[in-house]
Amino acid sequence: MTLRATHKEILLYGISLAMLLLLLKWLEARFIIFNYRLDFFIGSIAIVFTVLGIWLALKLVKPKIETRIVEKEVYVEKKVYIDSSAPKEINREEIGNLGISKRELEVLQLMATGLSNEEIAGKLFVSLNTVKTHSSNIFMKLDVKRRTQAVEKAKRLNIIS
Amino acid sequence: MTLRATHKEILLYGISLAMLLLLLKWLEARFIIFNYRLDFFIGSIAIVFTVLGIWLALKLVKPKIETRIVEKEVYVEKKVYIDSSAPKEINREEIGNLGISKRELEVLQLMATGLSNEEIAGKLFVSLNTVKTHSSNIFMKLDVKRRTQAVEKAKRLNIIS
DNA sequence: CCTAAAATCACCCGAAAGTATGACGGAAAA
DNA sequence: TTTTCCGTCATACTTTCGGGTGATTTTAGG
Repeated sequence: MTLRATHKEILLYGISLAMLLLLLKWLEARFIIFNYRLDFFIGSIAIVFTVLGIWLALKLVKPKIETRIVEKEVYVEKKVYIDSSAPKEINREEIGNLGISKRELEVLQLMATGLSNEEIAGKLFVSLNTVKTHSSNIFMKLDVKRRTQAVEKAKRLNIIS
Repeated sequence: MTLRATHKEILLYGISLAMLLLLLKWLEARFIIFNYRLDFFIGSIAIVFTVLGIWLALKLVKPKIETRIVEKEVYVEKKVYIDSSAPKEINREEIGNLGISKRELEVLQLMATGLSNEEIAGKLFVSLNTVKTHSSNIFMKLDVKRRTQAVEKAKRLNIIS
């Protein structure tokens, strides 16, 4: 809650105050109220200044804003250019259908980079025989006979990048 | 802007007012201030009640809830398919740079489809040994060791489709 | 806890791939 | 005309790949 001391408001308050004091002086000079209605007079002063204070506060206090942000969704067309020769998303469904496991997919991926079984074995920290087993299973599941075919088909089916 | 008349606040204000009036009575009974400092006394009352008014206002003003509608951009992907059935052009310059001959390119192309050397030989009506020679030359020129690498690199360099 | 799938490894054997080298004819360039 | 490159083929050899079979260990799920 911040107070914003607007020049206009402060000036207005000062003038009101001054005028009230002036009125007071005049009344004092007249000796009208002081004699028998001092309580009432003081009370009036209190009420007037209370109201003045309230007014001042409401004027000066920056509205306490509880911003409730309602997100309104504005649909903006975003054109996505798809180049089928460019990377498509990997077809996880197809992988599932073919029953290719994580490890087999790794082997297949490395195979696609042109690595030999031995190099793949080195990269995956397993024996050459293990890689052979994996690749054999891959060939079975992809229904191909050679690694080159496997890679070609895998890329065609988007199961590797 | 609504005023929320909390019981507690109103009670507090009433009590303050009552106590002030009581103080006033007491002072009146004492005849201390009224004789020579009436202006000052009235001024104090004014200030006190102004402050009281301000406090009251701040307490009572219900925070203004401002519902701000923020437009949130939601991008709706509009897929624009690029005709890539005629994909990237084959990089003939690169083929020239690498010194790959027509025949070698044919072999490379067939190799990329996953054919074995024997199958390639059958397709091109040449002997297996010829295909081997070609592929060996291809590997040299592409600076690779295996057919899978050759295919990978060839596709990367756009020298085959 | 138990079971099924996944991952690991091993051995054998044949097939395919790749290396090295050489040869020969034809076409194009120097 | 000679040289060079291309395409063809061959032999011999090594390496890698892939199939078949079997086994053990991990991992994850019911």
